[in-house]
Amino acid sequence: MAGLTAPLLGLEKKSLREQALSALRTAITSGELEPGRHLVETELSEMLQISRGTLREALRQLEQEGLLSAGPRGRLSVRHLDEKEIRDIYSVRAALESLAARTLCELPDRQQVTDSLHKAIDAMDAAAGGSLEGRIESDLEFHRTLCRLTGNETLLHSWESLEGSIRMSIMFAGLEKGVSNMSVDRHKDIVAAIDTGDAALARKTILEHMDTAAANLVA
Amino acid sequence: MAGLTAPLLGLEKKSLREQALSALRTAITSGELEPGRHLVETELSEMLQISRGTLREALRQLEQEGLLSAGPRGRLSVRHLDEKEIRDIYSVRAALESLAARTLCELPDRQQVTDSLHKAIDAMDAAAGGSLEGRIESDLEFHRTLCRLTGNETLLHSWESLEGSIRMSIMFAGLEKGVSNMSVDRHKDIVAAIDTGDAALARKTILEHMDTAAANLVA
DNA sequence: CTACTCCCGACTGTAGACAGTCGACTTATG
DNA sequence: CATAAGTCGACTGTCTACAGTCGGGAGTAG
Repeated sequence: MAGLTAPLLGLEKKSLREQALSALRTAITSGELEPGRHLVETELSEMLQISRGTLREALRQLEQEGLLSAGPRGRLSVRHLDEKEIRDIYSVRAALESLAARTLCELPDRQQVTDSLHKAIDAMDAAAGGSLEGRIESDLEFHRTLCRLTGNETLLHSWESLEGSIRMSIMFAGLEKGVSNMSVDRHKDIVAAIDTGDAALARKTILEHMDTAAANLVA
Repeated sequence: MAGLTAPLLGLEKKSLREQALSALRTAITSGELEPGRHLVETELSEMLQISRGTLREALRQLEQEGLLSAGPRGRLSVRHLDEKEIRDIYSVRAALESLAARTLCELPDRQQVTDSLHKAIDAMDAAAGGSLEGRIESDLEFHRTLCRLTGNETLLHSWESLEGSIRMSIMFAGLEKGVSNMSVDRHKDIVAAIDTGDAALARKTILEHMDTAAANLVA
């Protein structure tokens, strides 16, 4: 039954909380729930067909991810980003990813690392002709992989906490501006820098990449 | 009534969720809830005298802060840190705070910044002879101030998300080891570096500070 | 004595209901 | 007519109750 085990390994049993979390995150970062919009718990729980208690747990997490901002009396609304905040988000992102790049440079065996990164770039290549959403996804996947490969769970977690804000930044700036940051070549430069093992170079490459990206978004 | 307004500005109206959050965070970072300990919702809600729903919202946030880890079927337990994780946490912390230092160096008017930092150092001085807890608090307050002064809310938020893990690291290593990192002089060096406006120097000073701190903790 | 099965207790996932509070609209009053 | 008081509706904060699921111990067959 070797061939049968694969589809039998765990049925999709995500809790309603997690499902609600994904659904809301997508709705916000896609702009379906526009920035500034007031979120009413009773309304949302009815739309999602879940109880308020379950919903509130999900909202709490989105709040901490920076996708929602709390007003008086616990009123939640979709966060609105201005240009300074986008630059700030990208500063932090740059700091995290430059740490990732530096860390990867110091790894003894970088072969697997660059292999994985090249695969991620291939995925970007494949998505290059496709939808804007697909290109964004493959781009973010590349950068998430960068963090994951370090083996530093805290780093990965911090980056993922920022991911929602990054997506909002792209949406806020407009998807067209966002994808202009996703040139495959620029990402190859990053991998090449890591491949040399030169931590300072890798850091510099990432910082420049992020600087350009932020500049493009707020332009 | 000028003298009377101060105590009348807003009655302490923290929600039960926030109170529970503080109480649990303190209990965990103080070691009252030892690492690995299983947290049972019904038990905790009875101890804190709040409903499970309210408690769950607080637990969810602690989970995201990295103070709790989730087992199978949503069982939560107090996270246990090994030495690698402590180093990882301090790597991320170093990346964030070096960004803070760099940012502060680029500020046009650094006078207020260094003033605030000197005040924070004075507080450390005052606490130097006191309890271990007091010294830790004033140390963390210094570093939090460093992030706050940048005006980068995302940076501050990311740092605060890490704060719980930092406190756990100190507790895990033992408070005595922790306070050995809190020499007032070493912090004066940081402020001095920022004062020069030399971003590279400030960054280097912070990175070394964190490197030493992490090394002390896992020693 | 071993292994397998069944049942019970414990705990989390989820739902629904009640209570308190604030804003907006209405009404009374000078 | 303008201002202040009163009233209504909406929404969040909180609690209690119910359902589902897993782990472990008792019981039984081989």
